[in-house]
Amino acid sequence: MKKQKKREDIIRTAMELIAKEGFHGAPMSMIAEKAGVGIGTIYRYFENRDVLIRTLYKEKDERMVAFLLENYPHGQPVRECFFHVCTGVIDYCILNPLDFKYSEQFHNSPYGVEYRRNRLFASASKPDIFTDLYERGIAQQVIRNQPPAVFFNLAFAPIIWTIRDHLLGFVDLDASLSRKLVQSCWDSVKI
Amino acid sequence: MKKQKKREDIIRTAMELIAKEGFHGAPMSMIAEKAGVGIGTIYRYFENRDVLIRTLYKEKDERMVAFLLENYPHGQPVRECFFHVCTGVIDYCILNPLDFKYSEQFHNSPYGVEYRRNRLFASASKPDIFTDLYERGIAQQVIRNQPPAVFFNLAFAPIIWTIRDHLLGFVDLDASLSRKLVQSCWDSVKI
DNA sequence: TAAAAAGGAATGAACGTTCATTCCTTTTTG
DNA sequence: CAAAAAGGAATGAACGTTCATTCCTTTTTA
Repeated sequence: MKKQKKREDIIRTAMELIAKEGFHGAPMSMIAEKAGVGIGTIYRYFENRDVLIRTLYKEKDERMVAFLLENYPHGQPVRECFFHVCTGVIDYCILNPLDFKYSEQFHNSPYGVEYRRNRLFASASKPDIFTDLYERGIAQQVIRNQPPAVFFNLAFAPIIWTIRDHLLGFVDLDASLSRKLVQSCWDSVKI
Repeated sequence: MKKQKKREDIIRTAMELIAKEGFHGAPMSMIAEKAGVGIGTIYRYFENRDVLIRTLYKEKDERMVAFLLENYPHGQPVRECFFHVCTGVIDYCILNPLDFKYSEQFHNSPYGVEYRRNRLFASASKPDIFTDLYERGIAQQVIRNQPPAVFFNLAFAPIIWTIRDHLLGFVDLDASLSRKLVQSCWDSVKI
């Protein structure tokens, strides 16, 4: 019990610090201090800094996927699923800004390149809702025939950038704008 | 003459190193070594590392804007200008991968946030081809009425992400795919 | 030859990681 | 049951590195 508590403290603090200050604004010493543990303690739970950073991402990913699977419209047309996933991503990120900001830090670093490479080239192994969307869309000829990476970029890049701008206070991404934005993304991938 | 030569050497080497290895893979000592100058020499041309990094970005930006203004279809419909700018960005980045990669490093760092904030709050002062595109599109009712940031994100985020994937070897962004991609982006912003 | 430019060793701050030690809980002993 | 021993989690000072920047010497220029 106590053991899990310390691990949680470290995870939460590291997440928050890296989300707010970036990888280089979150040295191990500061994570330890803010989490109220000794520096050495972090190394009892995580082999090294890399492992901590990857663990943080994995746990965030699991939380988001779980959120997206709530009320997932299984069996419905690709279009419904696309809207569910896109608005789900927006809602999750706005509800969990630290998760989003951490994600940005992660993807805009060598970790992100490695992650994308693994996803694209070792994709056959792990089926996920994003790939499923693409494959069904292509099979049913409701989305344009473009490489998967291009589909993902058209579908999600504007959304991710707009969430970023929302969290920076540059745009007010409310429910109304969210709908319009997802509609625009759909218009760019649909036949 | 000689003086400009050394400055150019430093600029080019720093650009290349940071583009390839990131900010943290490009210490001043390595820039100096690869540029064939002493460490101290860099500080004769640039007050400090920050100034060097910002100068690199500014010079890249000027080169790209100059490229986009070549054969710019002044007086043509918004749609033509949109296509010119979008394909121009793709062409420039693929022709100058180091400029693109450097740009990515810059934007995905605290420099990028500062840059975007300045653009948003001091936007009225500097007219540019991107803003012009948005304002004419809205005025003529050929693009959807959304905040400028959302327009830019829909128009450019998928393009930037796809250029990134192309340079990483994940996608082959040839002339054909480029056309399709820009068309998709246009479909997401047009009325 | 005086002034300007170039050079790179030296500096000190910051970092991730290690490890000898402390501290607390659990188990064993008498 | 009380006391002693063992076990192992937690700690943070210390280490070795890396880096931006400074400072003083050497070289080039005019």
